[in-house]
Amino acid sequence: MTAPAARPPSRRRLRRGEGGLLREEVLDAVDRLLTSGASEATLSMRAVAAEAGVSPTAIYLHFADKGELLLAVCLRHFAELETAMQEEAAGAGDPLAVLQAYGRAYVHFGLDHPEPYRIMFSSPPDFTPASVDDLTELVAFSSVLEAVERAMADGAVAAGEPLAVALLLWTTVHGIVSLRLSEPTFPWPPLDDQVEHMLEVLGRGLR
Amino acid sequence: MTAPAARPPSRRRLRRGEGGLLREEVLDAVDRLLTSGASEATLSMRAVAAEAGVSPTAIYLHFADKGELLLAVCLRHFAELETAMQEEAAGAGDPLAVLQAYGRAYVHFGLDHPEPYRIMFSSPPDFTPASVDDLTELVAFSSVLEAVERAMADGAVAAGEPLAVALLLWTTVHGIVSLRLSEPTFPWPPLDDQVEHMLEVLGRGLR
DNA sequence: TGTACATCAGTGAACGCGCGTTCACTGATGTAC
DNA sequence: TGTACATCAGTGAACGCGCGTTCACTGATGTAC
Repeated sequence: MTAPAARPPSRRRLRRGEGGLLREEVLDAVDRLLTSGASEATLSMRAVAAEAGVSPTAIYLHFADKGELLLAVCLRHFAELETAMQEEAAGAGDPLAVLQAYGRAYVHFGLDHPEPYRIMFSSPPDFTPASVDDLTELVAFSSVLEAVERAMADGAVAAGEPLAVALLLWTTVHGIVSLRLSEPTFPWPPLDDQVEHMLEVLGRGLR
Repeated sequence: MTAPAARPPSRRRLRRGEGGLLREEVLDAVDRLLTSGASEATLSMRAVAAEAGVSPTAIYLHFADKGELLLAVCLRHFAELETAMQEEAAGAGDPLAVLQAYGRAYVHFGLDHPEPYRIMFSSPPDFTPASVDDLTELVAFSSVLEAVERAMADGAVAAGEPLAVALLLWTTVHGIVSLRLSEPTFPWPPLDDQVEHMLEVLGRGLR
């Protein structure tokens, strides 16, 4: 539905040595399509090429196939999620406040970028399994893990298995985002109420 | 990948007046395909027809289009989820135990039926918005809501907004299922440990 | 009891489409001499 | 300073495929008379 009409390649070609820049332009084009309503299912190589002002063939100069392109899209957004979490936590004082900031940032990131979020957490794609999980995702996750450890040292969270607590936090915020994305017609309460209630209950349960 | 080789329609035709039975046979065929590894993306009308031993055209005798077929698949599995939850809660004594049983049943249902679960909670399909949400899904959800109200009357859960608590429970179990389905390579702890830890923390936080 | 006929439960071929990907190519541009 | 040339950054047409859906049809079967 959202696939733009085939558009004649309109972009000026890059100068010699600058070809690598197209890679970023292609990823930008994907972002634009996802922002304007395309989903993983309707995101075709042809649509991406048209949005980038380039022939479909040109994408293959930088990505071996569609799976590699989607992997790059994932990596990019995982990095953005990590950045958003760190920014939100920047002013936080104690480790518990850091964890709460992470949670708020995560939920807002997911709901502000629904299609990227869906791609990040869609069914296991053809990615080489080691790539997304082990490299990037764990960067964000290990921030959470460290903050949990500090909160335990602090006494704000009862001593125990930090991994279990970090997982509980991750699954909870993911649950909020994922359900809201997949059931948009459900009569959801205001987002911030829901998030604060969750933080309150988890905070009490973990103390 | 899993699409079976085109198979000559092999099934005997139903007798006059029994045509409606094909509808259930088609839904059974979908289940078989989903169980044997097909995903929403690879679930084609042709594959379903072949699995049912029927020509693709025959499906249109009972479903207006693919969206209607997928909606029927959803409704069927929402009903099964509800049944599984009630069965698990059958022996439970107090309302808190009922809620815990619901949670365990939900998580196991999702992980035992990954592809149906993905379809049930995939991006909003072309369903008429009112159908899934308002009719069926809310049946399971309102069971949870009622149990929360009883648990509050009981004192097992602190008085408050039952809807908020029910949503917290739903998002949490959904988070566990959804993340495990989308990140199968993550080093997850044993499922039951994770679920019991979650029940414990939520139980304490809600008391 | 026999028969004409409407209906039901399908079939088979074809439609147009968009997709990922490949292949042979082109023309501008920087560089070596 | 001029020029031949390798390389780089692409293009355009075509491939084969599977898809959802439609159309005209067929043959068995129950029913009315």
